[in-house]
Amino acid sequence: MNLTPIKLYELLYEKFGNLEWWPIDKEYHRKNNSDSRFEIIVGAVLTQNTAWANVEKALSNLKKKQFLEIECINKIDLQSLCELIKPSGFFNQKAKRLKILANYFFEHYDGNLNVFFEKDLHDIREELLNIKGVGPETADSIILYAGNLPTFVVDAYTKRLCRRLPLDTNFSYQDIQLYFEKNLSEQYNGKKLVRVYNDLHASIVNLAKIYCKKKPECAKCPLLSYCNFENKNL
DNA sequence: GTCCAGGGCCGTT
DNA sequence: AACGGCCATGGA
Repeated sequence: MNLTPIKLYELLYEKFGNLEWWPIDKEYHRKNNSDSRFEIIVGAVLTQNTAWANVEKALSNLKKKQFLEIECINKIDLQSLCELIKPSGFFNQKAKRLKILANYFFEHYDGNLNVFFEKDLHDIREELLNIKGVGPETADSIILYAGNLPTFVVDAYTKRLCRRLPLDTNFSYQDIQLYFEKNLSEQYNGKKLVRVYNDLHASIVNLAKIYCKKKPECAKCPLLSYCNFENKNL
């Protein structure tokens, strides 16, 4: 029994519902203000290969000192920033990456992210990928969660599911992203499509954390009847 | 003590 | 193009 991204979305939606995922105050972000967008960007960098619980500590440190703004990150010295984001790990490189980002938006957009996200989606992605420290997943997370624009985020969990579930895709970032976007955009569009990308990515993370772990717990998995992981013995 | 988490860069092949 | 080493903390 084969699966498609549309079917996967429907199954996981049934299980997890509306997640509206990014862990930030929803009302705050719904206003699409530049500060809430930047908070998401900072989180996207800090969570690179890092558990979210550790990221929260770092974000909380920044927030306490009211340093969670473009201008502040741009001005703060590297050592102090390292100290504040220490709990998120890889703090030396992440501090540099945050300063590069803050400086970029400060110089090119006068610190106003609303202007940045009004550009063409492909231009936005190109620009982000040209910033050192921003790879494909970080760029797409920023576009989807900070920009509320339709881009499907592929992460380690998504790749794992694509290996285990009968989905018709290769395992490279590009292939998976194109496959999901092509299929899902046949069914949904506009703001609904953004919601679907958001919820599906969130649902995949949920599923992978609870059931489809490295050492999977298939017995209670909601996708068990669709999965051929055990037969494939991957 | 060991494993691993919502990656990306850089150098080598 | 693809792969391996590296970066670092905190919770399970």
